[in-house]
Amino acid sequence: MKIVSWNVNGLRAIMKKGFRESVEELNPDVLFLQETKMQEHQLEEEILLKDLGYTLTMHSGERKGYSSVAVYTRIPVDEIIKGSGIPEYDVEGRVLQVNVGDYAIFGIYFPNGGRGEERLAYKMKFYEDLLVKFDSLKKNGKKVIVTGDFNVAHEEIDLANPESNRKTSGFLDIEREWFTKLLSHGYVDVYRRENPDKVIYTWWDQRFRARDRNAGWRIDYFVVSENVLPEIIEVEIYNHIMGSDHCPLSLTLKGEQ
DNA sequence: TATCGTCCCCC
DNA sequence: ATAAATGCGC
DNA sequence: GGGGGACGATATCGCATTTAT
Repeated sequence: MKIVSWNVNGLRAIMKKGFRESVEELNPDVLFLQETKMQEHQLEEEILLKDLGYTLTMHSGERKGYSSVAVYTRIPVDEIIKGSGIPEYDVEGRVLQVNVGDYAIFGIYFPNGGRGEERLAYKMKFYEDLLVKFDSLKKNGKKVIVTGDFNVAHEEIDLANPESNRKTSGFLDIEREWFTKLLSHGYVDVYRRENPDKVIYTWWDQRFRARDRNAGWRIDYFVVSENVLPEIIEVEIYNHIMGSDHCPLSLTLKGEQ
């Protein structure tokens, strides 16, 4: 089973920038998208990728053109849950959960904390509440996989300019400390585990042509509970795939499902 | 992200 | 119908 | 008076929406 996560920064926009071909290259069984910036009623046939064998499930925010997540599946799944169950978060369309066998697989667009104290508080509360949710599933014996746009670079190695971003949301101590806490609860940042010293990013600020100079951040992850580790075949970051200000990343597991 | 201006220290 | 202005991203 | 570092504000691009022309 190959799982891919990608913040597409507007699904309708990336549709005109080779999205279909990128999906064919990535060849995912489960494809989580963040920041689709669209609602169900705006769907068109070409977005569905029906002929590639996919079923599309969306969870949109109330506000048009804002946030929103989606998942394409082409394997049988037991259940797809839209939202976290916490209305305060679900009105913004940030969480999808796919249950397959023992797996609980989350595709999440964690909030951005850069527009004022209120949004930072919302982000931190979101972090804490979702960790509680992951823990309760793990406690019940589930294999928990969390992927998506975490909106935090964990360590200095995870962004090009750590010094000048110490006071920028995305590299604040409190945000980084939450990620450390997540790992301390028995979860693993799979890419960093396999590539301890690799300098690689998943997001580049489009305002300053940052991708040209590779002045980026690693803010998209696969974080899994420790009982998933024996099932992992490989984890990849597709730096060359264009169309969004983020690039996609994948996790391949043993077995058909 | 990169470039200003402001502030302040120290010569 | 097209253009300008707004909100958001981190 | 002026060099120079630390620090904060800000203009930048692109997507999608709403409002004006």
